[in-house]
Amino acid sequence: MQIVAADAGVATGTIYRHFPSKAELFATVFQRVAGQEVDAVAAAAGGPDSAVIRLQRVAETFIQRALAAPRLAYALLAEPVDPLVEAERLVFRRTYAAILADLVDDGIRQAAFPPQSSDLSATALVGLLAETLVGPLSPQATDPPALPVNEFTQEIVALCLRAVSARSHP
Amino acid sequence: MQIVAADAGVATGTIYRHFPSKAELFATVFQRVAGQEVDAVAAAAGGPDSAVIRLQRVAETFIQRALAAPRLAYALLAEPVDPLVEAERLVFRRTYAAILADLVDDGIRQAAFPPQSSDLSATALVGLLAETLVGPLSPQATDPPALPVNEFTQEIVALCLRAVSARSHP
DNA sequence: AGGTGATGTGAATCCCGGTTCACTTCTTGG
DNA sequence: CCAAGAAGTGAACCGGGATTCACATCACCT
Repeated sequence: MQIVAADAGVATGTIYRHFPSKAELFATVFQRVAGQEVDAVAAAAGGPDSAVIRLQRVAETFIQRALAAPRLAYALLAEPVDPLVEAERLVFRRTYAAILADLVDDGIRQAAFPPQSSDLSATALVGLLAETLVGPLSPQATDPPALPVNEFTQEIVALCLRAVSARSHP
Repeated sequence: MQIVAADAGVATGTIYRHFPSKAELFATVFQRVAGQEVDAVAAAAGGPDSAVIRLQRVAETFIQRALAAPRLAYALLAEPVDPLVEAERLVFRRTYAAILADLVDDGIRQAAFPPQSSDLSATALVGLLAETLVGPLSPQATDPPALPVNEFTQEIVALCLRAVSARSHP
């Protein structure tokens, strides 16, 4: 809190005129920032295109934004935070999942995707995206990325699409 | 630490004869328990069967074990922990990913799966499994599961298989 | 101008639980 | 049987950082 106050150019106590506790301050900040991300992804999910195209666009948006602001993305996705913020993070992930669930439902309706539990699939996509990104985003990221950014992105997009699409008879 | 000591039937100080700090004690416990889980999954990943069958078995094992011991699974996968334990958790997930990467590689070799970055796919599978399970595992899990356990399991298995398999021409 | 409430200040407080340590008790090898 | 070290004890300590609060300042009204 000392540091936050100094950065803001105010005294420590001043923060407590606006936020009841550290946890709530942090949760509010998280909420705002996460909101912007959600907006960006929601925008990518819209439009008149097929569900496949839109899902592709959502994944690309998610990945590109994460890679463009790795520190922020890491904070939103994986950094250890106190419980109140963790709760906010859960909401954040559920919101993504809700957007994707609608998308998957559209795809099922259009017969682009086979019947499936859209909620579960959407949750799976969120996990898939988050987990594949946590590695590269991790601040002390030791190893240089194994794949160039473009291939990396396309590979993840392919995973997303396949996960919700019909499997060719092996 | 007080509580741990009491539970163990020893004095607080005694713990410090065996572990240098709370964090290291917890990390060690995490390691042991996670090791058992990894062993179970590794066993499921082995055998002479096709990659598809083995992947199916791995996913089922993971899901069933998690649902059978939800509190434990939640602790291993998602519960907020201090950084040292979080590091252990990372290792744990990477170990799963390594097992799955081998499996995916086998599948590619057998032409059961299309060419893909096995590491990335394996990481994606870990994320997919973890995220879909966190909901139902969450200790304050409000809502009763939308799906009966069996369908739930099969749906997730299907997601896993599709994610790494060839997509039928839409 | 003078009063009133809102807002700002930052040093001091307070709390909490991980850690310590002087002392006791057990174990073991000679 | 007796050192001498290992292991156990638990009340007290301690550090760090979130939070408080008595006071100063500001903004806005009549």
